[in-house]
Amino acid sequence: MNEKYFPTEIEERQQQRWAEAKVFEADVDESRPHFYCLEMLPYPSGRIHMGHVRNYSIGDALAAYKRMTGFNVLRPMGWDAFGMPAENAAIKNNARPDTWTFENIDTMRAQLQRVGFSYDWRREIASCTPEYYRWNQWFFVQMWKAGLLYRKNATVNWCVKCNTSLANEQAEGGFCWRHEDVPVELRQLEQWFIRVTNYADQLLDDLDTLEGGWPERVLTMQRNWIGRSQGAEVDFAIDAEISYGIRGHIRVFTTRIDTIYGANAIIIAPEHELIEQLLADGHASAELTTFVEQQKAITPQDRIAEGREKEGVFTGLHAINPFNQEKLPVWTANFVLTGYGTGAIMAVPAHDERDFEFAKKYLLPIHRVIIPIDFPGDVTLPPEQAFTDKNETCVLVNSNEWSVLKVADAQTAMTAHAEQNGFGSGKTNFKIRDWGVSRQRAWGTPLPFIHCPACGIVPVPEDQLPVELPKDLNFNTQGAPLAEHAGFVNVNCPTCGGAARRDTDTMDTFVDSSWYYFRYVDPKNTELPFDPKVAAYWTPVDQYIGGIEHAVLHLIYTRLWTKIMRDLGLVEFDEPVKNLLTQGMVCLATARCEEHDWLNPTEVLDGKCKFCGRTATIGRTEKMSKSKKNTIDPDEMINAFGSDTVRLFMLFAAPPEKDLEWDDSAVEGASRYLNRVWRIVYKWHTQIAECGMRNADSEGSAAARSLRRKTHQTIQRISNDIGQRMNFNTGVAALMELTNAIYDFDKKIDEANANDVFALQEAMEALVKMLAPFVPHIAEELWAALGHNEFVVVASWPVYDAELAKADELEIPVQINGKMSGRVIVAAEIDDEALQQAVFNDEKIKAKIAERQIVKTIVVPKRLVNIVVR
RNA sequence: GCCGGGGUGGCGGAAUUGGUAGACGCAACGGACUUAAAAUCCGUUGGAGCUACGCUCCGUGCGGGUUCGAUUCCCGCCCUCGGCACCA
Repeated sequence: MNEKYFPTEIEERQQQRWAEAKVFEADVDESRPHFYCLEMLPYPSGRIHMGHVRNYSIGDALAAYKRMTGFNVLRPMGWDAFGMPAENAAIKNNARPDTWTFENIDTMRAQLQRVGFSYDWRREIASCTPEYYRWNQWFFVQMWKAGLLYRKNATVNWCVKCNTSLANEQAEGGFCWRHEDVPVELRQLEQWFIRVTNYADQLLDDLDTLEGGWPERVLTMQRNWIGRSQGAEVDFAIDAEISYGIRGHIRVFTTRIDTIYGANAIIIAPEHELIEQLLADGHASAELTTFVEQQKAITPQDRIAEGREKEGVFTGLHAINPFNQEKLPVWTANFVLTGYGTGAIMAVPAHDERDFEFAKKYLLPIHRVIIPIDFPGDVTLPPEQAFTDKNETCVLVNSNEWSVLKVADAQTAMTAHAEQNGFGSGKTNFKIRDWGVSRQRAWGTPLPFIHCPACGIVPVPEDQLPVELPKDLNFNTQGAPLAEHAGFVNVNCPTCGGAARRDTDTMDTFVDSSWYYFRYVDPKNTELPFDPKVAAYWTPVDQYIGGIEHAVLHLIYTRLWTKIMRDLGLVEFDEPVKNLLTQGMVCLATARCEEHDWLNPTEVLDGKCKFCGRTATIGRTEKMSKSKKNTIDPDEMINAFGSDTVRLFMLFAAPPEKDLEWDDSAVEGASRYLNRVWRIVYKWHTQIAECGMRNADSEGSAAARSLRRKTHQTIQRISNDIGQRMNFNTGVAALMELTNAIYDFDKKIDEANANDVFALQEAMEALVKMLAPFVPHIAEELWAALGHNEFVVVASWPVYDAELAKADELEIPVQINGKMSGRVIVAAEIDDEALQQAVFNDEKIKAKIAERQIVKTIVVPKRLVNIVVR
């Protein structure tokens, strides 16, 4: 053992030893409990960043702890390797996206290996290889056969920068998910869609089964995104006599059928087909024509922008309320959207805020039909504001035979009534839409379909998969490179043999990441995406760790994919991830200069910009990002301090789910701590290694007993901190305390007393083992120095002895009227009565109570005594 | 507006079931060692006060409440972060 700690040297050596001994390789083993520890796979952008290091350090700590406590741990890594940046790089450098991607993968793999993460690299996958994307295609063929995949001409989100269509999830808030400053355009396009709506109910309901295992906010975000609303569709017949002879009906969607007697108008979206008809037939007023034109000119995100004034126009039509035959005017308005429900609503101003606002503006009547049961006022008068309560205490009024019913009961009864009379039915609407998976890009999985003039859409036969991407694509084109590649496009129909066209869309890259972790369990399978039997052993994932940014993207797609795989018979469960940890971001303060914009910390000298000497303003702490120049390069840190120090800092500085602010001094502190551990082990390692494994034959000195107590208390604490709570920061703190206790003991140890030396050995060995999940390299080195041949990273976790952890004396706080008033020291095994006695015998307490009258005494066994006095 | 997280020293954070608030670390200050520096080691460090080597009072965003006892539970606010939002 070297006297000094040289991190880089030992890290390299230990990584090599682990690789040679294949210690992190795991295979199916029915004799042991298994644990699947997964982190979100990176996009091979070029270099790993601190966020990756944090993410994988958390996973590494948990995986190591599980290994040491007897689990067969699956811990794979791979590459989400399709996507835009590779294509952009190809255009820019006139190179091939695969070259760029694989070079990046090589760089980043080497970086990860240098951090020493405990991956089973045999299982590595890259989604851009035909061996992988072949199964994307296989899934699409299965989904096509099952009717879960379809083509339709639809209005889709289009990003001009990506030059492709996007899914709704990728266009949240009207902006591209990759280009936050690029508003999406809407285009009409023939597209492939996955029938998410078939699974909407399950996607929502199964979230309940994830309570406890998933963060509440992720569940909330998904519930919001799926957005189920239960209600009814009701048909309002058009009164042809006063509606230019137009016949038919307007179907509205409502969640408040109980308020239908309060309806005073029907409002339809400006895009509604009736409007089209009025315009076509020349029945539209000038006012209506202008309004509709105006609305269509406004982009959807503007039309629904916050605080936008409600505007509408009467259409000239009338419809009949099927419940009371009342004739209602039909309006069109900007706040009724064509994409939700039926694109038509019944306006009930008395009980809906938007309708109320609209009715006030256009002087429509307002009829109260719901009241709280103890309503004191005149029910014939309209409310001053919309009354939207619908709880148990609300009842119907002014609603003929339905009056007096509670809201919920009325909804059931009135929906049934509508159904029986054929003018309505119960209906559930979702905000979530079918997943538009077509992309007009070339660095993605080709869709395995052929368009035949005679046979229609024909899937590529499974034995002809994969449909490989051509290697000689021209990326310097305005169009889609695949569509311009004649050799790719022109094929013969697999069914009739006639000339046909290959589909030229590629799949959304979120398809790749929807099932990648199932491929890890059986990455070389050539018959199926994975062997269901092997998957049954490893999956579902026990712990998934990644960033919050995927709360409604990847995490909803992968839940969907699991349900589809279940229905295909590949897996037998509903949810793929039992526990989810969303780790916080790695942040750093930003700095700016008027002249040079963002500055990195080394460009700020004494508060001034290095380049121009202007005052540099230190901005707020923000997520590390290249554009803000507030990044720290992991490689540089590892060169300076070693991987162990970087990991220790990240695990210690904050709990995993919180944001972590990079702090150079705290990194040095972590390094200092490891040196401190090294020094004390160095001091004793020869003596401990030489005496081998022993057991204490009798009690050692009081100091030795105290150290053993601390050792076992620490084992208990840290097992809970890592295993149950995943609070690595407090786990590290506990190890620091134990280290401090070892230093204290070092001053008092009686070297001649074998029991004292044993206490030290026990403490040091436990410490080194418990350090292994956080700082595996130094732990491995110290473990060897202490005389062990096996690897510490797979050694058995130390066993906690409750007897030894027990204190033999307790310091019991004493309160008088709940205020801290002193402490008494008593034997650990004391009963309540003796404890109380000891408190009353204490001179200080006696003096404080003095003449006062004791009302009662509360004794919390072995914890606290509180004396209530008057 | 609705939903969900937070608010504790100079800083990061701890307090696991209502029971000693501030573990552990960073920074700072004082001291030891050293020719010196680095490294290391020891000590102090929430605030105020005092008859000062011990003790008193205050203190977990604010105001109330429950309790022998509240950072923890309840009610009402404030601030903050994140998500959703003319969704019928």
